[in-house]
Amino acid sequence: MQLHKRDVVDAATALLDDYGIADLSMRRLARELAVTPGALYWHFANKQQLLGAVADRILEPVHGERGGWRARIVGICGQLRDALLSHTDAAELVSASFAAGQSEVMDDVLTQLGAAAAEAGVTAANAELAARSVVYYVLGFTADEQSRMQWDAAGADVAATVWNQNPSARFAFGLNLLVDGIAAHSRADA
Amino acid sequence: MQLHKRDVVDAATALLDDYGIADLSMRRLARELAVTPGALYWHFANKQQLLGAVADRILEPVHGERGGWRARIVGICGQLRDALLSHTDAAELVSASFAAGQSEVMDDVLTQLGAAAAEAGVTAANAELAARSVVYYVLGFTADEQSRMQWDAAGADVAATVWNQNPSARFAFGLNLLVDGIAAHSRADA
DNA sequence: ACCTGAACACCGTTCAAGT
DNA sequence: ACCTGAACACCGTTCAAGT
Repeated sequence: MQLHKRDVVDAATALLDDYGIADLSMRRLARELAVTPGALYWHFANKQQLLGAVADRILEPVHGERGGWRARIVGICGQLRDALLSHTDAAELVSASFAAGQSEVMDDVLTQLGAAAAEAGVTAANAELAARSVVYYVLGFTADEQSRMQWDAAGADVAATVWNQNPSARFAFGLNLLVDGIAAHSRADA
Repeated sequence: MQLHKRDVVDAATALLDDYGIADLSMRRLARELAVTPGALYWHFANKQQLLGAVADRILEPVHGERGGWRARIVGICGQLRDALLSHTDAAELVSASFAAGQSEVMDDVLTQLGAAAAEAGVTAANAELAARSVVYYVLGFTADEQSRMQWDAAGADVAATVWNQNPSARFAFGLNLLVDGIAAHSRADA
């Protein structure tokens, strides 16, 4: 039967979850789908575009949140982190897709964070910057967290003491640094 | 004549500057040095370790700064950004080496940022986190900035308006968000 | 100690040709 | 429209064997 984009992205996500990003190759994916590598290039222009589609699949559960600007920022960042932690190497994959401009969902996230920053009182020109800073933090923190998880899932409990205690609290602390910074740069605080 | 680690790292850096990270392969590097690929594996355990050495070569100009905690954070981050902007794809390369734990200089940077945060009044447990947040920001921002520079050096002046004006000021704004956040989380402000 | 030769097990991408 | 076959131009890594 015919190969659809959705099937390709689903198989790619399964490959990611089971073997990690290093084994997510076009050839391996084609083998899994029982097609020739060239077949994938009928549906996707290149690997980067396919990975972008996988990124957006992973980020499907990320939606906006209601409430004040603080709650909206903290909420969407929490959803983002949760989605990333649900798939092997997802933080790395989404970081790459975001940098390459291949993730529509990340663009949405950026827009929402920017709106929240604007509501906090940051000028329009700086609101996008504030939003980007938050995204850099979430992706950096989560990629770090995830690589450590995989490291000591592989049996190495070296100096894990500091990192293993309350990763969510640690995540919140760094995020609050930015939120407080945004609040400091504004007049109307909610 | 004999191949030394320094020669290998120098050649790798030249390759990076001239052709970018995508063309920095073990085989290409060996060809440039007029040796067999296997020769490189006498000097370096693997590619990751070699890239870590290149990262630390790029970061050589990054040293500490004197002054209050704010000046020390802003200073070292500025040096970091300057070093990264001096070599093609350096932000991407250093990010990867940092994530892989292969850059000693980045560990030093982390230590110095942590000390500055502690001096700002952040608790010892949170100081390292604050330091990491700053590093995530600098690497994220600069990787973004650098990829855009290369994009529109290649002739695409699409919506460059917002990004091209005062990248240094934009960098400072986001960094200040974090610095202000750190100040908000402390008692003694310098 | 340091390097070569040669192999192993892969990659992403293209494109004429088939159905 | 959708896919195969086959090629092109590569990868990182290992390791016996040479000097």
